Amino acid sequence: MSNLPQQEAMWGALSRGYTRTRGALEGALKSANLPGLDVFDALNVLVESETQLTAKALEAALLMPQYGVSRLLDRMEKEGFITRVANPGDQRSKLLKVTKSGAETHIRMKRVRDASLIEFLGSRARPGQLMRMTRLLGLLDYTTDDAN
Amino acid sequence: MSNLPQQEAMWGALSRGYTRTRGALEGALKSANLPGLDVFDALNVLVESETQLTAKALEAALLMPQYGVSRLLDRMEKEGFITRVANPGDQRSKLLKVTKSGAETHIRMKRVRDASLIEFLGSRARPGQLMRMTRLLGLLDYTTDDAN
DNA sequence: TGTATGACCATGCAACTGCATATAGGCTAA
DNA sequence: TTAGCCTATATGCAGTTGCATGGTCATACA
Repeated sequence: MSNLPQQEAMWGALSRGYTRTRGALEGALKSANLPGLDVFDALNVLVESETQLTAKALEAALLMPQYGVSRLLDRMEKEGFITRVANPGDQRSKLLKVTKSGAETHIRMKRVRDASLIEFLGSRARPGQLMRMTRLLGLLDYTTDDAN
Repeated sequence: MSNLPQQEAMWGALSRGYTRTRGALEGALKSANLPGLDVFDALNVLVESETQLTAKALEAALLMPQYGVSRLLDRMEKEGFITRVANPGDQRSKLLKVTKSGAETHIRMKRVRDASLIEFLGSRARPGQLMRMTRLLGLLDYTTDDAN
């Protein structure tokens, strides 16, 4: 007994739910002439972190491939949102520093994204449902430890 | 009272859950030297449909932008998976026909994807949890009818 | 301490995506 | 019928992504 039908249905719902939600947020940012969600997520992680992070740390936090992070940071640096400064503890990596402009952009993006989230999710799910979804989706986020 | 914290948590969990699951499926297909999930999804819709579909219909089914579908079909046609034949009822569009090779590829892809789905989801969620997730995620899939 | 091995990051190239726009057929009303 | 408008699809261009690989520093250990 394999549950495949239920698994297929779940994957379909997950995919559609993700696409719809992401579309709403991206659309809101675009309409406001702001950078995309990837930039927001990176800024958000960097701003919220206590310590100075490296690209490697972002990789884990954003669930993004190494080259993806590298180039996202390239763009963000070019836009003046971050700088990469020497890492005293390890010369292979750089520490990521959010600039003043980056911090300001983060604030503006957060306002737009939050409003969009509230509108989209608020009109579709009640608080209890959100909590249950969060808990259930958390099940998917554990890697059955594949040495990698 | 805005529930923003719960909404943010939910969006984070959704995003991570989607990325992880998608990664598992894409990885499995790639390892098997098969086309990507986008090709599979398109083939799956076409094969499963009773009637001959147009690109426009795929657009809705796959939640993909118009130009995305157009180019996905270009690639699939070039690979010999589909053909676009004249639509008697409307000369603006073509009807999409899955070739023999396309149907065979679909079968092989389905085997790999299904195995991957069973392994990934089976080890993370029990049937009841899958059902609850599916139902809850369905809440996100309704467009509050924005004329579009 | 020299060398093998691995970790962290950058990048050339080909493929793919988003955006804006173009093309062509269909539909409606005067 | 025909002008005006809508629908279905394609595409040029710039920007982004994936893959494979290369460069640099860190670390273990013989």
